[in-house]
Amino acid sequence: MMNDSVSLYTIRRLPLYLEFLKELKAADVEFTSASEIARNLKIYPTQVRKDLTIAGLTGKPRVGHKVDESIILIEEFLGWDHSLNTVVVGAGNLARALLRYHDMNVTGLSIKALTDNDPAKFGTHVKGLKVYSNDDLAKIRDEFDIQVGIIATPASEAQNAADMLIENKITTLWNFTTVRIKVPENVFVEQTCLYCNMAVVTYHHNKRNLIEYK
Amino acid sequence: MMNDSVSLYTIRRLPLYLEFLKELKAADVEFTSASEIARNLKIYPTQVRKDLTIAGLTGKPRVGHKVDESIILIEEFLGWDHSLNTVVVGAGNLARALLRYHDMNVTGLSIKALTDNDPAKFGTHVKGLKVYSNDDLAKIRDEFDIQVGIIATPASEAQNAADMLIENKITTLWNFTTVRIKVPENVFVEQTCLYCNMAVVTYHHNKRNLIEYK
DNA sequence: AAAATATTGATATAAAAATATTGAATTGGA
DNA sequence: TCCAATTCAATATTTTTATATCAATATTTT
Repeated sequence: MMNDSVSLYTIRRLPLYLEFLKELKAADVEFTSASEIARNLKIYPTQVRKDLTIAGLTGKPRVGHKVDESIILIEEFLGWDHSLNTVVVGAGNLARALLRYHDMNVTGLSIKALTDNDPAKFGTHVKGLKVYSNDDLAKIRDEFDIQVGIIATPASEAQNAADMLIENKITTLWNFTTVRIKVPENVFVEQTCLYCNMAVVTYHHNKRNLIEYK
Repeated sequence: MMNDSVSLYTIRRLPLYLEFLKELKAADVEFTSASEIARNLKIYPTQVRKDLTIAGLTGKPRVGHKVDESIILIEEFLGWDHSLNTVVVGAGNLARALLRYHDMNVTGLSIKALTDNDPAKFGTHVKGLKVYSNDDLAKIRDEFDIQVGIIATPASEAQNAADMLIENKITTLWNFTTVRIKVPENVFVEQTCLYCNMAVVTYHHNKRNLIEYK
């Protein structure tokens, strides 16, 4: 809990453990072990044990970890016991898709509003949320106490979107565009690059299937 | 090109270099250096150089790399000089968002069809693509010569979707659900876990803002 | 009650990735 | 023509991450 720097790898694995724990809870399983989690996710038990320790979980030898307690502890650790008010800049299909992840929208983040630079969209609603002008960011921020900004614009507008968010003191950003936006020291950016993942897919497929494409 | 195992990290960085190179090309810049790329992406020059070498690029001292040639070589390396025919299982908002990534749909992957298990959707069209029944997978595969399957179903149906794809000899999968699907040795799965990325966002925000939430 | 077993959690080792160093190559200018 | 600056590319080092080992402990079985 007070550890200085927790590895990103650990943080990214915790939601996977959480998912499995919730499955177990749904099946009324009371205890599980790091070994069982590891078996399920096909990773090493020691890895799981370390991660769980970092998240503050403790288990009993031969018994393992209490499922429901573990869920609560991991959620607390990740900050999923409450939601951060979030604005999405760019009201296109990606925004729509993100809103669809309704679970995400109750644990961790809570998307409160969308903004766009297309006047035709101003005032329209997407999944019950109003689309504002980018220029209204300051107003939106105050009204909804926005803490996180998601950048879901076309790549060409990503940097501009980031600048506007930062100007409005929204300094935790989640950027879905391919562009590596430039931000001051105090701003945190999580980059989710779908193209980068696609590269892994195409590279591997082509490597396995060394066919000549004309 | 013939190197046995290329790091996933390298593969995931290459699209970022590519993006920057394309920016340069658009600005009619003829040459760039690993150092310049590194500066732009805020990573280390040596890292960039190693990655470029792995992708088969060569540069001249004091001059750097030819922009247009580099673009072609990276695209070839990633297999983005041609497209893999792709089916998306699950015709919801995520599918819609993926189709929106139209660039992705011409370089690397080419989404040819969608399937769903909701009969109400059968025969409808999403962005010009027809939605089929999951049961039609064999037919779709033959008709479009499908090579890649994207899993964009609700989490509960992910394993089933994977099983169906594999049954139909589609063995390169891109799974967008939180679930870690179980597959035989010969099947490749790229996992894109949005929740895992969200965890990084919420963890970091909460760590910085150590406020008590009631 | 003792032995066997499964598990935690701490520590140690191995593997992989990131970063630093170095020398050779190329260019532009003094 | 030589010198300074820049860059590549190979190699070395450091750091980080993943995996293995082991003692302690709780539980079940004999």
